[in-house]
Amino acid sequence: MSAVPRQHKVDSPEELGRRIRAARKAQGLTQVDLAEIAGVGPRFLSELERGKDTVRLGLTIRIARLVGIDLFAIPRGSETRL
Amino acid sequence: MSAVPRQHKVDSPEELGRRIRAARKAQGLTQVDLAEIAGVGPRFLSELERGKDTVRLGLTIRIARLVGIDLFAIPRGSETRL
DNA sequence: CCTTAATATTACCGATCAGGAATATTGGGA
DNA sequence: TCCCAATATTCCTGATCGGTAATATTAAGG
Repeated sequence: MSAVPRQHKVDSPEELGRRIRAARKAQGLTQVDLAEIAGVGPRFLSELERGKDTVRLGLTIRIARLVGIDLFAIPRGSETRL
Repeated sequence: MSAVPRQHKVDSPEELGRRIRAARKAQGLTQVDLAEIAGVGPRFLSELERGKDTVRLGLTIRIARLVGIDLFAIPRGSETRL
């Protein structure tokens, strides 16, 4: 048994939005639920999940964490070689 | 010889800002240089690197990529077990 | 020290965010 | 199909973004 890490490169707001939506649903949360928990408006969540590229970074990171997504910065070229 | 992957968890704009600044310098670029290349104002770069949490997501991702930083979304709990 | 490039700060401004609330639209189930 | 919850869209508004340009501050060498 081996679990491959689900690492998704995020190179656009769209991509991140998709991930966040999937994660939220996996938690069984509705946009309105999550909005209340996170203290943001439902409109913001809707836009975030659809990949609006001008959403605020801080809010985005908070939402991501809330739905169980951690973000990682990986310098390109730092190949994993153990 | 073994290269450990430089994976930096990013859970705040400050953290990401620090990474971006380090990466920019590693490229030998000045804020003004990078600003021109990226087509943004120097002010934005300054604020981004200092962790302003309301910077725009799209611009942030673009800048990160330009300095050689890829962002990854990893669902918490997806332990890497091969 | 002293100088000078690099970075930060401020002011001004047009553009746009994000909240709230109401309404439309969509999409899955039964 | 029908229906109802979920999501999207629109309007209004105060707050704030980010560009530009000018000025201050910082940092590293020489």
